[in-house]
Amino acid sequence: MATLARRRREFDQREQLILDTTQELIQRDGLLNLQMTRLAEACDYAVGTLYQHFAKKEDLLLALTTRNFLSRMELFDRVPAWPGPTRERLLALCLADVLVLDQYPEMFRLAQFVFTDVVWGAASAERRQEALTACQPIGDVVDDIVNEALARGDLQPGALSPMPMTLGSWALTTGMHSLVHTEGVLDLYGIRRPYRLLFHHLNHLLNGQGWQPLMAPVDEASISAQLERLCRDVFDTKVPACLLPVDPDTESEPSKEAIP
Amino acid sequence: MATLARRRREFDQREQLILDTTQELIQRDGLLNLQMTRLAEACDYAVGTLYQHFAKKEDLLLALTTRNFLSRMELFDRVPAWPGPTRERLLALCLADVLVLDQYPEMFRLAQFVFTDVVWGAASAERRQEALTACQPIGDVVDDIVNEALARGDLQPGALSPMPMTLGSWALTTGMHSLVHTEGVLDLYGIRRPYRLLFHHLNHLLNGQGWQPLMAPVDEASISAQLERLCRDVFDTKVPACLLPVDPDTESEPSKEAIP
DNA sequence: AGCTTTTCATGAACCGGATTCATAATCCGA
DNA sequence: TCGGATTATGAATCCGGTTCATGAAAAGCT
Repeated sequence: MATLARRRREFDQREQLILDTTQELIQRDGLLNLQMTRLAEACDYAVGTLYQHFAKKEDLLLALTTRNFLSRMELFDRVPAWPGPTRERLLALCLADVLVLDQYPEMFRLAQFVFTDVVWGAASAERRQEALTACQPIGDVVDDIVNEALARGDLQPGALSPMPMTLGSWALTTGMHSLVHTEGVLDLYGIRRPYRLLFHHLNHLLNGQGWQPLMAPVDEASISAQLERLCRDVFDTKVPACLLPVDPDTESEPSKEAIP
Repeated sequence: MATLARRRREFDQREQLILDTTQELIQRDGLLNLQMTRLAEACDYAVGTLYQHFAKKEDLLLALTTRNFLSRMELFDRVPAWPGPTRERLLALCLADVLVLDQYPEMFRLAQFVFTDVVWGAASAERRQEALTACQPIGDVVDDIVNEALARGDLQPGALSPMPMTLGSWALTTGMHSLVHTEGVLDLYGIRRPYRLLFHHLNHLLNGQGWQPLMAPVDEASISAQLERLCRDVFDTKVPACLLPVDPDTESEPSKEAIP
C-alpha cells in the first residue's frame, strides 16, 4: 500500500506544478493568452495529462483561485493571533486583502473572472465545493472578532449578528478592489490612491457602527498612524505605496520618504 | 445626401436590433450560450452582417453593457430632479442601482464579465472609450449632490473632494452587487437580504461621515421608512422584495404583506 | 524472472464556435 | 436600363479546448 501513497503524492505534486506553471504563465502573458497546449508545453507534459487533473480549463482556473485564496489565509491567520483592539483586528483583515492583491493584481483579476457565472457555471461541482470550503475559515475569524467585540463592549449588541455586521466592511473592500481593477474608471474621476481612501471610508463606517474606540477625527494623520501600526504589528511589513497619502509633489514617482 | 442619412439611420436601427436580440438571448439562454451564429439567426441576418457592426464578440458585449448603462442613467436622472435632502439623494443613486440590477440580474453579470480584463482587454479602443464616456454624467450628478450638501451645511468641508467622498458609498454598493452575484458565498454565511443590509451599512457610513441629517438609530423601522419614502417619492415604485426586512415566518415564500 | 493485467501518459485527431472573405445581391447615379 | 460601388451572405477557415486510440510503464501473479 506504500506504493499507492507514493503514487498519490507524486500526483499531487504534479498538480501543484501545473498550478505553479499556470500562475507563471498568467503573470507573464495574461489570462487572455493562457492556452492549454502552451501550458502543457511549459509543464513538459502532454495535454492529456493536464486533463487527468482538471476536467476543464475552468476547473484549472477555479483550482488556482482556491489555492491563491488559501495562501491568502496565511495572512488572515495572523490576525486572530494579534492581541490588538477588535476594531483594528477587523481592519487588519481588510488590510491583508489589500496587501496581497496590491502585490499580485492578477490574483484579483483571476478571481473576478472565475466568479463570473460564465466560468463558475462551467466549472465542475467538486471544484466549486472546494472553493466554497476554502472560504469557510475566514467566516470563523470574523465571528470571533465580533463576538469578542461584543464581550468587551467595543460594540453594542445591536440587531445584527456577526456576519451581517461585518458585511459592510467586506462589501466596501470588495467593491474597492472591483473599482480599482475596472480599467479607466477611477482615472476618469481623478482618484489617485483608492486603497487609502478605502481606509478612510472603513473608519467612517466603523465609526457609524459605533465600533469602539472611535477614530475621531478621521484625517490623514490618523489614517497614516493606523496603517503604520497595523502593517508593522500585525504583518511585519512596511506600508505599501498604494496606502501612502497622496503627495502633491511627486506625481508619477513613488515617494521615497516614509511617513514621519 | 438624403440617401446617405437614411442609410445611416437604417444602419443604426439595425445595430439596435442586434443589441435587443443579444439582450433577449442572454436573458433566455445565459451569457454562456450566446453564439454569434445563433444570434445571427435570431436577428435574421447573416453572421457577416453582425461583423459589420461589431468587429469582435467582445465589442458586441461591451456595446450592450454601455447601452444598458445609459438606460440606467434614466433612473439616475430622476435624482437631481428630486428636491429631497442631499443625503437621501445620494442614497437614491444607490437605490437606483439596486432597483435595476435586482430586476435584471443578467445586466450585472454581463457588466461584471465585460469589465474583466479578459474581455475589456480584447475589446476595441473605440468601444472602450464609448463605455467610459457613458460613465461620465453620473460623476456630474454626484458632484452636484456633494456640492449642494456642502453649501447647505449637510456636510462639513473636510479633506475630501466630492468624488473621493462618495467613493465609499459607491464601493459599498458595487461590492454588495459582487457578493450577491458570487454564487453560494452569501448563503454560506446565512445572509438573507443582502441589499437590505446594504442600506443599513450605507446609513452607518453616511452617519460616520457626518452627513446630515443623521439617521439615529439605524434600525429596521427607520430603514423601512427610508426605503418606502425613496421608492415612492423618487422612483414612483413599490419597495421590491429584496429590500423588505427578513420575515422570520416566511422562509422561502416571498412575504405578501407590505410594511406597515 | 517471465507473463498478464491494470494504470497511465501521450499527442494527433476531433469538434465547436468565432472570424474571414470570395461571391452574389442590391443600390444608386447617369 | 446599365455599370460601377457598396453591402450582405454564408461556406470555408482558423483557432484552441477536449477526446481517445495507442502504446509504454508499473503492478500483480506464478
